[in-house]
Amino acid sequence: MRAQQAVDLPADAPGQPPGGGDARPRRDRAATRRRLLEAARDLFAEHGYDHVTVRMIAGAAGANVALVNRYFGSKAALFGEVLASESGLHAVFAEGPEGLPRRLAERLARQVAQDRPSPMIRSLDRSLGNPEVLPILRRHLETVLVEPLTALLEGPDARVRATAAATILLGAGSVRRALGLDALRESDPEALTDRLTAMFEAALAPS
Amino acid sequence: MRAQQAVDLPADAPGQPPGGGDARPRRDRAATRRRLLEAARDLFAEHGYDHVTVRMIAGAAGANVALVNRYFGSKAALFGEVLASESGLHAVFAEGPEGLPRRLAERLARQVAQDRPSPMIRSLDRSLGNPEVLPILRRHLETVLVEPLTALLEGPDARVRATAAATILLGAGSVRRALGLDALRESDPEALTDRLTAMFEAALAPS
DNA sequence: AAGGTATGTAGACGCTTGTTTACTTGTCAA
DNA sequence: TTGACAAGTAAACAAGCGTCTACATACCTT
Repeated sequence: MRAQQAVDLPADAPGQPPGGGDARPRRDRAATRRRLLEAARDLFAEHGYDHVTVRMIAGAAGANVALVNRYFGSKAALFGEVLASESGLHAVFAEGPEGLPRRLAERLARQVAQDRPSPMIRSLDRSLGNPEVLPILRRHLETVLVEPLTALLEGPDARVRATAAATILLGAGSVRRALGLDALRESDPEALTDRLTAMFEAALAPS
Repeated sequence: MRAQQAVDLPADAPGQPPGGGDARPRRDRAATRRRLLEAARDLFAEHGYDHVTVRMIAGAAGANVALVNRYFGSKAALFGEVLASESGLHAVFAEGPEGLPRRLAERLARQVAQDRPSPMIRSLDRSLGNPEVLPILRRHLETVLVEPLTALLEGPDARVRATAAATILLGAGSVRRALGLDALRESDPEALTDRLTAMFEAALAPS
């Protein structure tokens, strides 16, 4: 077993001489791997799969380019691992179907207010075009969004309703990217939450 | 080797003399330009900006790669011209605000049923990631979707409501791409239209 | 202290991209 | 018929990509 480093590194400069009396090993596979994963998570969320290069990831992590492939096999595999590390909407679903539309709306409205959509959504709406990552993305989306939501709804058309709700969630990502969120902030957060709640209710309602 | 040029041009506009066996000019700037534009429109809609190469466009149009830049200046400019050639939702908006949610829903449901979203939507949800085309895309979306819709709605929060509706439209594109539309076809077209109508009504309702 | 090995590095490989250049060839007016 | 000019072509350019290989170095065990 390897001693776990409890230190959460900030983005440190690679060639930096030891600043203080830090005796931490300068070579740490686990830490480097983690830095790469976190850098990839942030960059994919910001720019999408296609427009993030492995050199960008390595640079942000203060690591060598070759380590991306050494530790993750390939850029696509790294993307898959990033997705797998996302918790998704688990917390929202855990509370059951009661009040679900409002909880979804609140979550989305909060993200709008902060201009901080979930990494999953951000990665997604900027990575849709790539046929290489599409299966990874699809599987992830099914697992963390559609299937839990479908299970929560019950009934024959549960999947249709879940997909309709997914349309709003994914659409918000596209809107954020393509139009910006300024328009949505014209109304106050409460009014926006109410509107989104109504939209989710319409999407999730039994037919 | 020469003259392997694929000349599968259908009988097109330039006035063809009826009588003589005289062949139509094998060099036709306007026709070539149009073929390039149409090929680009279809390919961008199918694969998104990033994953369409100028060589794919030229190949599909039966033209030389260099002509893309000769006739349009650049790939990005060609993309802009493709967007500009789209009519968008003009017809839906022309009929006024009455019954607008249902008309939008019907249009969307029809596209779902046929698996043929509008070229604008298809291009859009697959081209979001590229910072080079984002301004072009944003401007187009504002012009053909948000602004007409906002004008139709009137009122202080018109823009918020228009953006909420855009969320559904754009989200449908993402869903189609990421999840496929099979789930949405579990319910019959009428039920789907009803559900979408309710969603658009919720999005467009005054606060 | 020494050496084996895991960790990190530098650089190049092969390929693809958008774009440009130099050239050939068809068309049409004179 | 002829020659100028437009239309189309082939090839190369520079840059960027993901990936891989050979090498250097820090660390841990002995």
